[in-house]
Amino acid sequence: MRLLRLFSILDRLRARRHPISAETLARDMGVSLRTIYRDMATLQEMGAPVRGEAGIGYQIEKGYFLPPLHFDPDELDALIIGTELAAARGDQHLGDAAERARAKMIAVLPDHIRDKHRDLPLYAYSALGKADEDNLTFLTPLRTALRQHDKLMISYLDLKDQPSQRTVRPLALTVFDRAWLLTSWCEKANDFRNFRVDRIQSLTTTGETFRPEPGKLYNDYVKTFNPPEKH
Amino acid sequence: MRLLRLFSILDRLRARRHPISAETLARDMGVSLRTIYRDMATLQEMGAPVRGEAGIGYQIEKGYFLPPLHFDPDELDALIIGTELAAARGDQHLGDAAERARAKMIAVLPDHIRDKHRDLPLYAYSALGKADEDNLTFLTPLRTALRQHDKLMISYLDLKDQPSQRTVRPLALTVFDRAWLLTSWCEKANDFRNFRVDRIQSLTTTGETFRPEPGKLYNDYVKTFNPPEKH
DNA sequence: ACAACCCTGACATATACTGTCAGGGGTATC
DNA sequence: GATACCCCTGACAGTATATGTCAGGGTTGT
Repeated sequence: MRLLRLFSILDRLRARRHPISAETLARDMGVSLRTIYRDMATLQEMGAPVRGEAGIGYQIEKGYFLPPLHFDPDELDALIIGTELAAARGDQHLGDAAERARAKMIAVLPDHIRDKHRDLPLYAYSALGKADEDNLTFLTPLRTALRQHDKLMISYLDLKDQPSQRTVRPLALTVFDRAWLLTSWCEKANDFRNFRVDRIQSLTTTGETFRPEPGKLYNDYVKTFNPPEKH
Repeated sequence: MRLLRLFSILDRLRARRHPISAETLARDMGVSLRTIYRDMATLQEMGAPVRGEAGIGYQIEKGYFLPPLHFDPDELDALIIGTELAAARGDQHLGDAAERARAKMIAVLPDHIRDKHRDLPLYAYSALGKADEDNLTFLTPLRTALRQHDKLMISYLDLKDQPSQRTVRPLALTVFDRAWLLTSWCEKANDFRNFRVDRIQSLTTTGETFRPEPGKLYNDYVKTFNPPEKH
């Protein structure tokens, strides 16, 4: 739907403070360059304050068309640190998304608050599980599968370097201090199993989706602990 | 152009207090009844709070302001993980703020997106620097001081257990894998200094605030690295 | 029961959108 | 003043989308 793409473009432009090239937008939206130019023309016809400059890219006047949303200083700190941490502990994909999300939230702040808190000096860095970017190769596919309730086939190398093949229902992803963990219902074991994301060797969707079944939910997994944890 | 008609419909609904029938809209817009129904469905998909009631007509919640803040699935993942991480790595105060912030953002989502993503199974846990809650005692006062540019007096125990007293200008807080670090301009050393938050023994505000000075900014600190880092 | 609505599906037609190809021209940097 | 990046436009064919028409079903309020 074109309409959604137009809004999406506006979101992108709002999110970044720096100009974006039409080519980047085209790639991200999965359409041709020509289409982006047409979209921009349409947005301008609609009165959106977007401008394109040769050699630079597209930009939008900030504050356009957004409902104000108020965050107090503590909440802002939490959001900044949170998105920093997500970027530090996630893969490139999640990091980019975190940046966009943060920019969006900053953009909806009332002007006086935004100006005061635009560049909060709060940062996060992580070396754990980040040294080798490749060990998070499957993070994005796993997030997707989690959303869609896709059954997955994975080949896994456990901590004793024993390989195995399993069909699993992904139930949750948790980031611990040293690794991302996939909690799942393993059809081979007919029980809950955790897998370190960085030790998954390959991953394919079976094409099947599953429906959450009582007894095989993340909540059921959590209940197996005593005392029960926070989630 | 359909897009303009959709906006036009929203304008009509906003303008009137009383409900408008689809037939009226169809006549005014010069399209068929069926098209209006399809348009309304599209508007609702986009998250516009328009509702149609049999025997009445269409109405819109007043004060509505299109489009609402929209997060794509990746951005939502990043926000959830981010707030989880902030809660996992911060103190109680920051964790609570993270939770509130997340709730606020979820609240502004269009219904159909919110329902789908209300309980994303993405979690974060940390044992690092959390075992002893007390070692983050000064995180919240430091965040406050950072915002307000307060000069601080701290007594510090360095990694060799050497105690010292310093007057510092807090410049940034960074969460690393094993600790929170306060980057500051130390007036004693007349240079930049980093302090582990968990090794600060006491902290008092001097009552003075400072104005950011060229050469004593976080950006200047970052420049002392080669190559310069991300921030 | 009735009138006045909202809402949905099916299907053929018209319209708008899209990618591709082929240009023109501006801006920043060295 | 070359070069690398950009924005921008026209034309055209193929495809996706939107639309009107027809034919229903269902809810609300009187």
